[in-house]
This record gives sequence, structure tokens and C-alpha cells, in this order.
Amino acid sequence: MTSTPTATHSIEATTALLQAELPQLEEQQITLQKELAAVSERLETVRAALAALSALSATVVPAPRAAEPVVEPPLAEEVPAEPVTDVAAAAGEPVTGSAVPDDTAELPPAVEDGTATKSGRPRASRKSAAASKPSKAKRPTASASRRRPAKNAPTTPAKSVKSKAKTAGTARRSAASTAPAEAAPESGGLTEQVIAVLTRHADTALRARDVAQALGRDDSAGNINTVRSTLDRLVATSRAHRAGRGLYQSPTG
DNA sequence: GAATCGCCAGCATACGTACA
DNA sequence: TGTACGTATGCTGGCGATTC
Repeated sequence: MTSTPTATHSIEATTALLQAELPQLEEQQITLQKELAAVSERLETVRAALAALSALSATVVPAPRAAEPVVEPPLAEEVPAEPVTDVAAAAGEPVTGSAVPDDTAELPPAVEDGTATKSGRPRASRKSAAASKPSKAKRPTASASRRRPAKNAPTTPAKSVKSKAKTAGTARRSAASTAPAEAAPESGGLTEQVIAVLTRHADTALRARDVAQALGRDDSAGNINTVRSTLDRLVATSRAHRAGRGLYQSPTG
């Protein structure tokens, strides 16, 4: 088993190569350790600041609806260990139809603009959004082939549906106002729920999928798209901000 | 190349507002 | 007071771009 000169040379060369690389790796390790330390420090700082802010807001803003029982269904995967009251309040618990939850601490931007309706709902956002779009140029392939088969209502021409929705809408409206608590978590308030999730994870950027899962929705494409649309709207109204591609974060985070 | 994301378009529904 | 209209919201789906 005598090693040939070429083999010896190869070993020596490799050894030299690795030895040359060693200090670089060590230096890189030190650099990364420093980075990690810095990130950890920053993380602690942010967490401390958040804790202080939340404590501050708890003292400044009297706890809303303290007596209101929280019957919000626990979020799948994420049954919060902390008291749910804040989250539930932030989630809007849309409840009593037109009754604006007193979470006026986070009024929609339109309210500040004075464009809100009586109910406090933003008015101009959609109009401005539509105005920002060049035009509703139809996408030839898209709209033609889509035509979803009407979720709840039987397939009806749009016009008749519209007028029908007026009359039926009032009935639904009254029904909703009489029994809003049941329908609220399901049908309404997705936006508020999404905000609540973002707020709860204010220190981390979340993906639409994560938010959907946090809301107890399965991670089907449809659900994720729905959440994403909601997140996009929140970003558009500055109630959330985009932390990166596919990443959303609470503006407070 | 598959998975994921961003953007867009459109429908259904709920609700508020204006008006006859 | 009832209705028409406007708007917000939730949802679905397609397509191109980007990432893994």
C-alpha cells in the first residue's frame, strides 16, 4: 500500500486547502455568533418593548367589555395560553351587527380621514382602490370561464339577484341583528380575526397560510387565498404591513 | 418543475344611506 | 316606511412571476 507521489500530493493539496479554509470558517463562525447575539439582543429588546407597551395600553385604555363572556371558539392549533380577552376584543367579535365594538383604539384609517360611515366603516377605500386601478379591463380568459355556481343562493341572473338581495337582505339583516353572535365568528369579522392574529404574533411576520391555520382554517388554496386577500386589504389600508414576499406583520410589530 | 405568491376580476351578501 | 343604490367584505378562481 505505498502511496503514489500523485496521491501524496493530492492529500497535501487538500490538507493545505482545508487548512486555508479553516481560519475563514472560524472567522465566519465568530461573525455569525456575533450576529446571532445581536439578533437575540434585539429580540429581547423588542419583546420587552412590546410587553411594556401592552402593559401601558392596558392601564391607559380601560379593558373593554370586561363582563362580556368570551365564547370565541378557540383557534385551532393555537389555543392562546394568555387571557383571550384582548385578542377577542381585537378580533372584533363582530357581534351586534351595527354595534361598533369599542375597540376604537384601532379605528380604520378611513375614520381618521373622516370618510367613515355612521357605523365607522371606511367608505372611500374601495373607491380609491378602484380609482387606482387603470380600469376594470376584463381579462378575457378569466371571467368567461369562471362563473362560480353561486355559493348559497341558487343560480340567478345578477340583476334579479341584486334586487332580490335588497328584500332578502333586509330579512337577513334583521335576522343577523337578532342572532349575530352565532353567525359572527363564521361569516363576519375575518378581517378583525386576521388583525388579531397579526397582533398576537406582532413580533413575527406571518404567511397567509400561517394566518389561515391560526384561524382554524384548513390550508387549502382557497382558504389561503381568502386570507391573503384580506391581508392585502389590510396592507392597503395600513392596518398591516408587508414584511417581505408573502410575509405579513402587524404594523405595531 | 412544482409549489407558492401576488395581482386581478368577479360574484354574493350584509349593511348603511338617500329618496320617493 | 319601504326600496333603490352604494359600499364593504368574504370568497373563488385564473394567470404570470418568483422561489425552492
